[in-house]
Amino acid sequence: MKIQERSVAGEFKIPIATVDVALFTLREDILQLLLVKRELAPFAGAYALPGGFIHADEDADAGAAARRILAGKASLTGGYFLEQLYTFSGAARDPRGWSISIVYYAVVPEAALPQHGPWTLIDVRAIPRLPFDHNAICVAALDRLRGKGAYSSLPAFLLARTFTLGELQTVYECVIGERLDKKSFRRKIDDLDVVERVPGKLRRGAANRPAQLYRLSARTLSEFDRAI
Amino acid sequence: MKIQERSVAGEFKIPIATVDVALFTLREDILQLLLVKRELAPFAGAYALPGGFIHADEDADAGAAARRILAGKASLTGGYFLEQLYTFSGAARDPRGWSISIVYYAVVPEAALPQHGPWTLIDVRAIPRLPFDHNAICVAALDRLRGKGAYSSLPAFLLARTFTLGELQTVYECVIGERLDKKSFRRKIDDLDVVERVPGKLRRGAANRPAQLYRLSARTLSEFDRAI
DNA sequence: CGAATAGTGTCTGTTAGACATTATCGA
DNA sequence: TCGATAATGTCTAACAGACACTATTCG
Repeated sequence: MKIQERSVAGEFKIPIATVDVALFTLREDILQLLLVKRELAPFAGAYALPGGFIHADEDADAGAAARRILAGKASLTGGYFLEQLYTFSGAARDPRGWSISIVYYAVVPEAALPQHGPWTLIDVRAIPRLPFDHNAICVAALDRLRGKGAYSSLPAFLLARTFTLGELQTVYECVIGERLDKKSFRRKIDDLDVVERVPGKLRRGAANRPAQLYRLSARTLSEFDRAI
Repeated sequence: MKIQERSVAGEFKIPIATVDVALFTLREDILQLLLVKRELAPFAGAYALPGGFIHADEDADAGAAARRILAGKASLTGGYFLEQLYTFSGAARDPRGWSISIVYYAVVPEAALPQHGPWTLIDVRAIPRLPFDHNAICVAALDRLRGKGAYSSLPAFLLARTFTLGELQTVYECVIGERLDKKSFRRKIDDLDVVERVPGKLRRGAANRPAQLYRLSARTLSEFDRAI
């Protein structure tokens, strides 16, 4: 693939501009990262973070490009949590030349992903060697996920639309990687005001007391870029 | 200024890639933002955040471009705190077309800036209307500064190399905008382990008990991109 | 009933805020 | 001595962790 060059006022070479996404989900209580098989050079055939060029004629901004890329490469539609992580740049990170990657991270319930496709989910504790600087990106994304998991509503976006407080505690534990005390957890969730009871709805069927169902509060949903 | 266009594999238009910097300092206990007078179109003659194109042939990455821009537009040399804030992008933010601005924010002591030049310092509580989306950038930068001020060592970078705990408390108060209790503040600073005594050094001269001088700990300095 | 999870009560050590007290200088 | 700021002591109310206890279901 030959790269033609553009100049502004004939002076400067302009970098390549791409968007990459680190998408996290939860499968069997293990945090997973989405990788897709690259179709084009460089690194064709290798698994990497989903990414692509910004399309100036169709993307409103970089976040829209990220959603377009996830729709195309992981068939992800509907609303979901997506937030900008960091912008990686430099001459060394892409063999095609000086490049910019505006990196987003997404947090979705497993049910939001179709069953099959040219992608794979891998355990975040065993991320293989990836092309470009994608390993550094994954480290940064996991740091952010774990950091925000400790004090925000982020882990709740791994769950379906309604959930019990027990399930909510489990996803928090999976994200931050340690066990939590039940009473303390419920106190904190109550203080943060991120969830609300679904009146009259209970999770029944298990051999135990039925559990109250909750959903994210309107305030939490509006805080993030996620449709209901 | 005419913009020529580049394509990758002849397919896509590539956005303009720039770097902008929100530089904060403290003058007379008031937080200040640096603005520079634009020399070129668009908005020539207006005050705006210092910024410029990435020079793929001389900048190692976007952070290096930010430092080059600050050296050129504000004569800022030596080490100082600089961190990436956010990347703003889209078709609407720059009249020249679809653009990316990788935005950094800097925190420097007033003494690091030369006395005069084609720039100005303005009170962050009275930021005028700025070109591009620079007002939105300023809001985001102030949010970050105040947010990190509450729990990190960031405000300490507004001070000279050595300082008293009283001076340190004052800059924290200026950044987060509220008075702090002396004992609680010292307890927190002690816990965070961000400063260390300069042995034997005291600030004398005032009509009161001399104050122990402190400096940022080696750990704090290495945490950030600041030379000594 | 027993197993399992939901949900709440309560104790206790830690901590943050408020404020008082002592220390040490210059004038 | 007074005025100012440094530096530290102490009391208390709020809070977080630990853990026990009750509630409710299925089989």
